[in-house]
Amino acid sequence: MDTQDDLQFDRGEQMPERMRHQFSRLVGMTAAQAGRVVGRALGSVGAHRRHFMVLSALAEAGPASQAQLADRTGVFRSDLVAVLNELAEDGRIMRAPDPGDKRRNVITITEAGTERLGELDTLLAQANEDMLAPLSAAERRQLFDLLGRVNAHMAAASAKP
Amino acid sequence: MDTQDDLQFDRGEQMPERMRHQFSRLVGMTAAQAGRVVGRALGSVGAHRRHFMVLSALAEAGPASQAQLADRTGVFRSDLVAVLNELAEDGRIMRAPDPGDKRRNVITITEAGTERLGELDTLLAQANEDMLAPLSAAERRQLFDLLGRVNAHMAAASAKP
DNA sequence: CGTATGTCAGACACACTGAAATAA
DNA sequence: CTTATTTCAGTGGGTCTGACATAC
Repeated sequence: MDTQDDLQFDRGEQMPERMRHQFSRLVGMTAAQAGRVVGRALGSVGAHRRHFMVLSALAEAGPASQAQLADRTGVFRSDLVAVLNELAEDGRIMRAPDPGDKRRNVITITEAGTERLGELDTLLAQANEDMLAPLSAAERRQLFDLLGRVNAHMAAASAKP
Repeated sequence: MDTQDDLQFDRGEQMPERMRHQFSRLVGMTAAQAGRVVGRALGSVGAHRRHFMVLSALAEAGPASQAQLADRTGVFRSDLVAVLNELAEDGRIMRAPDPGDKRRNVITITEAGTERLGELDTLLAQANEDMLAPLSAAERRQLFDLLGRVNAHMAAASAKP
């Protein structure tokens, strides 16, 4: 029953020294685990990351076309279609043709959608609390700051090679 | 020219407020970009993350069976096969039947393999330097420490639910 | 005309599962 | 008979590309 025991977990002592110094490995493992945590949290109510992204983008920046939504959330135009279908099916958003530009749809969040967003919000707040439990408030700020700076630096670097 | 511009990059201002507070999102974006950086670096010499993992595991812990290698690297047994095929084809490892247990193969790193590992090592050192450029040495240690603690905490949490 | 939008169909790399064959 | 090892074949979720019809 050796069970190839769940990859992407810290295999502690037996992991090669060199790998432990690789930033991409550390941040990759952390991201993988964090992703599972929030995936489970959202999955427990039948939701998905992308639902949260779209709903929060709509709630914060108001109605938008699908192309705008794609830009704001980082979800591909092509993949947005399915997400909006699901959200519309459950009445969380409205998809109506734009009278001013007949190519576009105007996506609007509904009351059910705002309610759902609140639900996901508390769910994710709990998940964040769970994941960051071992860190103090100051350390969490530190972590966000450091990650944010590295992230911004890489984004800038890959924007102009 | 809208160009659906490369996902998983910081879209700075237009990203919903709520998302910016999600740890999984931040660490996920960072991991994605870091992954691309090292992917490109290794790809530039026709290598792959897994090659580095296997070679470093062999160099540091000595010859091993494929099952042992899988445990040490986190690469699945099933996927290891292809990786070892590639490495063997280029003469970086030797795959020989274990005389003491005829189910097993004994994987050994060759001189060409050690040489290759050195090459990848410097490549990755450069990549790490590039990615972490905006951080001081103390900040890099901080970041590794914080990520390591969060990581260990999540690994422990998902080990005993 | 060239360009933007919504949509669909699929490629692709990746973690991961299942099962077969062999040997312990 | 049960378990471990190597191997292959395939699933599934996720990112991403390409193309198409329609409208600007």
